[in-house]
Amino acid sequence: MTAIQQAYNVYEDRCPTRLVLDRLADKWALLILDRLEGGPVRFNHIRRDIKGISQKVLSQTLRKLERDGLISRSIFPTVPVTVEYALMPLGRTLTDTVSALAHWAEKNMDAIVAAQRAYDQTHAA
Amino acid sequence: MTAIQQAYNVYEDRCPTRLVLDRLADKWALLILDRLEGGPVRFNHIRRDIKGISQKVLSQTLRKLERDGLISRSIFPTVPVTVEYALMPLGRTLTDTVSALAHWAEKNMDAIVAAQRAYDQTHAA
DNA sequence: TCACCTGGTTTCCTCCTGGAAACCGGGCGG
DNA sequence: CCGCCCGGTTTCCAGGAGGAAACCAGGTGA
Repeated sequence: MTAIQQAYNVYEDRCPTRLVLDRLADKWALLILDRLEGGPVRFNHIRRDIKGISQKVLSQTLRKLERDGLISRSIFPTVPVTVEYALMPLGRTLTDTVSALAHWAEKNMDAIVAAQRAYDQTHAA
Repeated sequence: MTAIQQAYNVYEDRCPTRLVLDRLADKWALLILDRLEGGPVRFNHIRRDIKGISQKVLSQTLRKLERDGLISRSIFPTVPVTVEYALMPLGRTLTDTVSALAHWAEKNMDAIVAAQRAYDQTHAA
């Protein structure tokens, strides 16, 4: 029995923890959270940095994260208008784990690719 | 600049780390990895435990994880046949982080739900 | 007046995910 | 011979995610 099951059962359908986990299991959200770790960033800056994300998806994901209380959205009446996104305290408690996950991916990338190659060879048609 | 960017740039398109992150950003994969932490488990056992997962998706996800070298698949010629899935060493290095993520979700679930409610009220139509 | 900046929203359309349910094969048990 | 167990695969299908691109608003400068 894992630590999680002691209190709730994540494996249960409709468990609220699952909903949270669903939201976290989103590559764009993870990348954005990681990107915000260094301080507030503006919309188009994120968009330029995270290659391949569309305007729509960035906007949607940011709003989800804001709704969850993980990030804040601040509007400055500069010209042109500036909108800054920043980690909220709640979000900051999460980035350690997110970073760890990204870190793990970076560190074990080679092993995974090697495993995939080995698998593909032995399971070839 | 975050730790990740020092070596690779996860934000770059086609970065291999992104592919790994994509795979990890999958609620079913995370749940399965968490479920396997306690030791080897059989196919139908996982299926029964993780409520709501379909046979197809479970099968697909397990094969992906196996291909990535994260879990192993062992067949025992019992009657009826027994198939056990277990964490590989590589997968075990990951479960700490996955558990942390699941833990975080459990711990901060209430805060998130509260944030959502507050957001929905202030942004109501 | 027109163009252009930011920071979006909306529309359209396509592809992929994932659910439901049927089917399968080996190996017994009755 | 039929049925049932496990551990899948296959088929069909509906819904949603997400990309591309157009549109929009407020404000400024030429």
